[in-house]
Amino acid sequence: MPDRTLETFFGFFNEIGIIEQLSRALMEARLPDGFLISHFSVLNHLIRVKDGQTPLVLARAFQVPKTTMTHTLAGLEKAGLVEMRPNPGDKRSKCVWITPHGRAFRDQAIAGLVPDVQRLSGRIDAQRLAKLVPALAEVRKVLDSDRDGRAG
Amino acid sequence: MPDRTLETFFGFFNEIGIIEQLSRALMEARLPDGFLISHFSVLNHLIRVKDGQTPLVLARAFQVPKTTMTHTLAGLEKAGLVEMRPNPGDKRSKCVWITPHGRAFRDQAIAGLVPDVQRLSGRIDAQRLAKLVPALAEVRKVLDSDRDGRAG
DNA sequence: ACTAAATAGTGCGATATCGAACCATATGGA
DNA sequence: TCCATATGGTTCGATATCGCACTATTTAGT
Repeated sequence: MPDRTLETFFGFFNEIGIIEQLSRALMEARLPDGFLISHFSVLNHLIRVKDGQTPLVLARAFQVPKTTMTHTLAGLEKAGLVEMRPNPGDKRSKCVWITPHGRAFRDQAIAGLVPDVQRLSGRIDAQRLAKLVPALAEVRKVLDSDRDGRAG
Repeated sequence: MPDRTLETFFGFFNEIGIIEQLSRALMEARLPDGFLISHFSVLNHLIRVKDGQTPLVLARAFQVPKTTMTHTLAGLEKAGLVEMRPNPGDKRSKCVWITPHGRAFRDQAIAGLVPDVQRLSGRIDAQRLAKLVPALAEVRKVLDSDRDGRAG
């Protein structure tokens, strides 16, 4: 391994970490009090992919421990944004359905971000950002499969 | 704002978020039990930049609330990795110094990551990664100054 | 010099994340 | 069928993050 490789990886992940932190703070500042990205992400996923999935499937999709997903879903359910129903095919399991209130919440959250994105798009060229995404997606895929390899 | 801009920003930050999560898990798996990236990052900063800085300066450098930094530093101090001394120029304040033990800890942490980086560098070209870093740094700077503008 | 406002750090409470242990149910092999 | 093992989900305990409020000190305005 060349000398600079370690530094390159460190520098890359460092930038990633900072951007993640700043973007999360930006988003969470727009969400109603007490709601976090974790909540929004689940709602968004239930709409963009599909709802009716089990908590475990969601936990895997977001790469979080199942206990974390239990907790996140409990918060969403308490707020009436999702509904938990028994899984007809497995009595141990449940299915997560988004409610109309949940859909509205997600749509409003996105609407609330529009001014931020507008402001930022004046200083960050969206085209340039778009060009980064495929490379980032590749890195993400490698990390993901690497994790599978390590974890079993 | 063109139609796709919102989706582009969302997609970008989504990839960032996933990579951050995966890389954090990867790193933390190599740190001794009970230590997190937050601990490592502070030690690394104290060495790479300089030590003797105040907790508040560190909190700003890492974009975390000062209470979070207090907590992180308390953990590091308890483990003997940093030392807190009074700030000679301000009786309200303190200076954070890394200890020899702290330096050793940081060096060992980096050494422990070498196998991971070696394995990953077989699947992620470091040169290509390096080319992404300047663009990411620009995004980071914009987000950072945007935050300053919003927060004062 | 005196006082009001700002600043550095901490204590506390609320919530998030996550691993270990646990219960209920499902699955696979004898 | 019966039992060992695996799986889905929750509970519990430990620690992290972070906002609010507080103390001590500093700074700025008069």
